[in-house]
Amino acid sequence: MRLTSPKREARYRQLLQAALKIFGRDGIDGASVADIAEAAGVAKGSVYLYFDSKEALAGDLVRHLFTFEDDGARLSDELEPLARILAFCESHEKRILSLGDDAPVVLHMFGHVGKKADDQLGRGVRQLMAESRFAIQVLLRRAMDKGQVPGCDDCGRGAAILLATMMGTVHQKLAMPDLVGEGGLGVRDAVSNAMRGLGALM
Amino acid sequence: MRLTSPKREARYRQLLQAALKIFGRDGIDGASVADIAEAAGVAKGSVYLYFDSKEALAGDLVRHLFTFEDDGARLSDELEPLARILAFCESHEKRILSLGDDAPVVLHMFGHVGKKADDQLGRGVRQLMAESRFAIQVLLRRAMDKGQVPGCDDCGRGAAILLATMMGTVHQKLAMPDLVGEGGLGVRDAVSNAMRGLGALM
DNA sequence: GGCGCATCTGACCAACCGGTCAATAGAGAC
DNA sequence: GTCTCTATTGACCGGTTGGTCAGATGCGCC
Repeated sequence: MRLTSPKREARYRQLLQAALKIFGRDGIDGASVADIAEAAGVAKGSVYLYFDSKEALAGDLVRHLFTFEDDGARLSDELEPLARILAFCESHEKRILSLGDDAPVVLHMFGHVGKKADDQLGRGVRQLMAESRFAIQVLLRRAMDKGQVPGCDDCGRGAAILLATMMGTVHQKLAMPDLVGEGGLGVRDAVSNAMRGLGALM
Repeated sequence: MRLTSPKREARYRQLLQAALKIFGRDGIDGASVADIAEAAGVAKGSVYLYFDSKEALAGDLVRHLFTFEDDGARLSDELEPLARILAFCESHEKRILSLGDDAPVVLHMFGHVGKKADDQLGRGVRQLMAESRFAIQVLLRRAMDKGQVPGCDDCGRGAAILLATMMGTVHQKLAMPDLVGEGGLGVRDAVSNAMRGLGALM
């Protein structure tokens, strides 16, 4: 059938969006498949035509949320390495915050990282974090080779610091938006601050 | 009855410890009261003699885990303000990591911080974070008055950065212990790095 | 022993869960 | 219209949950 593929994809995205809302509201364990189906406007049984299980749905969602599909620019050579790290962090922040009221789902997902080691969702999140750290590490090394980070001789550790700063800041904005002032604490501020600490000449 | 009070307290702590283990393993929504009771060596019904509900149990646990009862030294004047901030962060890290295999419960709890606004557990976590930020802010201001942080003119923002760094680093250590090298990325390293960024003369 | 009382128990309950599947609806071909 | 095949449904299932409560248990006291 010709209509099948586009139709299926539309339903698939429809379900992902509904899952985003319900997972964000109730958590992943707390959410019920029935609620997700209702939010998507389909019957509960239909969910299982697109996903093997609730956990698989969550896994697909995390991949969908954190795939940096539009970040080609990040890897281009238009920007200096350090500026690219900042752009990467800002892009991450923007994508998360653009979820608006559904953003807390991210907290639930990261909260899952730590459960049973063979947990599908946890493995997915952990892999994404590892990839992010590696991307930052590569950029940091290039910056180091250019002499832009004189105080930093361990790019792995530096990348870990920057990633932790980025994650912590986004987490803070999601969980406690009223903790910081009006404009709020931007990820760019926090990460570039950490870069200054690394010895960057910015 | 004279025995009541100490006995009750012992049971109470016994249940908190069991909850820590089970919540850490299964998450808060995922954990069952029966499992917690079994881990504590009591019948399920007994849990409700000490806590109104599972959520209340989680709330008490979060208060128990994050109450800085032994941090009196932090507020003494034996250390310089900036050193005290570092001591505070290290104390937090130590307390969390000392939970060992049960530590992931912390992630689950932070993951809860986005649920319904009137969620008891979420409010508790948020309040604790706000208190921590305030404590750091006060110390930062003192350091600023002493001229130790010349580049920092907004203590609230500075405290938010330091807190986010601390939280992000602890989170990273809990969720992805293999992401950083052998010794790992310490909270002291990350926070003092952020302080250097703030302009501290350390 | 026996009384009084706080503590504890575990069978029980209604509600809900993730997941299944026989039945139904609907779209395109002719 | 009608035949075919796929997409969709929602009643249904076994299992589990948080929470209750009537009764058992144990301890201090007389």
